[in-house]
Amino acid sequence: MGRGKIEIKRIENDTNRQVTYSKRRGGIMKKARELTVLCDAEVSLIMFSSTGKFHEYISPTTTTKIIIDRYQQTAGVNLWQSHYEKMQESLNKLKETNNNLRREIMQRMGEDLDELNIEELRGLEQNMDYSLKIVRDQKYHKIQTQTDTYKKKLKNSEEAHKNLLREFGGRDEDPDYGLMDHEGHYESELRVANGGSHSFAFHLQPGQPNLQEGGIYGFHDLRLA
Amino acid sequence: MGRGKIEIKRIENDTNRQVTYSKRRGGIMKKARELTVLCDAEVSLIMFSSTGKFHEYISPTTTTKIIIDRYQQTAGVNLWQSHYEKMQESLNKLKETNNNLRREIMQRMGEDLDELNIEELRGLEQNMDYSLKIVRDQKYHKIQTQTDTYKKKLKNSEEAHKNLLREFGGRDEDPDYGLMDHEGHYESELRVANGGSHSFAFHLQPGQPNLQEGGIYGFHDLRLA
DNA sequence: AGCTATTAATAATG
DNA sequence: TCATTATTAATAGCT
Repeated sequence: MGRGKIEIKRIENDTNRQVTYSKRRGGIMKKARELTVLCDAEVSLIMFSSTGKFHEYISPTTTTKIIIDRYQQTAGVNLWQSHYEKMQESLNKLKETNNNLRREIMQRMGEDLDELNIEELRGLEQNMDYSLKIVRDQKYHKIQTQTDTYKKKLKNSEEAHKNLLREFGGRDEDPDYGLMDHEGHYESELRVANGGSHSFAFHLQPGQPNLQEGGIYGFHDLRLA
Repeated sequence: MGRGKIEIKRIENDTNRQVTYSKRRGGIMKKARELTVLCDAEVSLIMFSSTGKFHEYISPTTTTKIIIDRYQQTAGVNLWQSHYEKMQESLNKLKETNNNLRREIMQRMGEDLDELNIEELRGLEQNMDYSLKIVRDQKYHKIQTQTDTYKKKLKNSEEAHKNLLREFGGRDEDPDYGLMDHEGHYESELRVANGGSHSFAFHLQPGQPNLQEGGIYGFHDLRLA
């Protein structure tokens, strides 16, 4: 379709090659456009010239991303699998660790014990027994510390009060005021503080996993080998 | 270029459209091939017909992945950024959950209790106390079950032995043989079974995270905005 | 970039 | 679906 027939092989003359690229690029783009319209097709055409110049055609009804996604689906390949493999692997490892941690907590809460044999049950019991002692000690220690702090504060307050009274020159004198036992106050305060129905720290309801385990990834095209 | 000129608009007749798609697909593929050879270009052509049929041409000097990567570089887009972001988000969520679970276990093992206030400590203590009872009960229950099974087996074995002796016609008669108390055997067996230094179930060493937390991803080309 | 002789693609048809 | 062919469309070589 020119002044003469040409052989389909690389055009060695640089200028000629560039010119032909330009002309034929236009032609193939027109063809792509026509295919899109005439046949209701979706076409992605990406071209790089020998000098690295980039041109593309994409059917106006779609996007390159959509075409590529669809291409991967249909052709059964995953172009960026390698990019994601490590991540996917980490994700799976994390999920597994997660499940293990979850199971351990469950067992430490007295759930799912059926899968443990006697030896494991015994180990768990001993561990929990030991840990409970630590927690109990820690609680008492904290209570003690808080009580001490409270007493100290109280003492300071009493001092301040006494000084105040002294400054006011002995009016309304009552030698015992400020020396009564305030322990009772502390006890009742503590009781209020603990009276709530709060569970502690991080909440994990047996049988109510608070993490969605699957279906987080809506990726249809992240098939791993 | 046919028996008559046609208007470039959607061909409504299904069959005609399919036929034209087929012919023109061949034509544009030939053009792509020729462009590749004549002009030393790199071409990626992906087509989906209106019925969803897929066809592609890719210059033999390259691959679709390479073209797409190059396309992204040149066009300055990142087609799978959103996928990457979603995955990263999931990863972070999992990590956080993981840390929470880890912390809870630590606390249930008597570590990191400083960050708990009295109320939480008290909740933890109560929870552990209650759970410990369950574990203990379960242990006893399992031991009981195993003991029963063992006894039953023993009984059967004794029966078999007695029958055997009876068959041999009273030689070496000993009316008490096979009726001695075998409980002792069980006890010693249990002691051996529990004597190991195994921890139970899933192992979690305080201060020794068994998961690599960062630096796993060597992606240089997953640029995020 | 244009032009146009010539080849190539293809629409209609069998 | 396949082959034929009249006709249009693309383009190679030239300016």
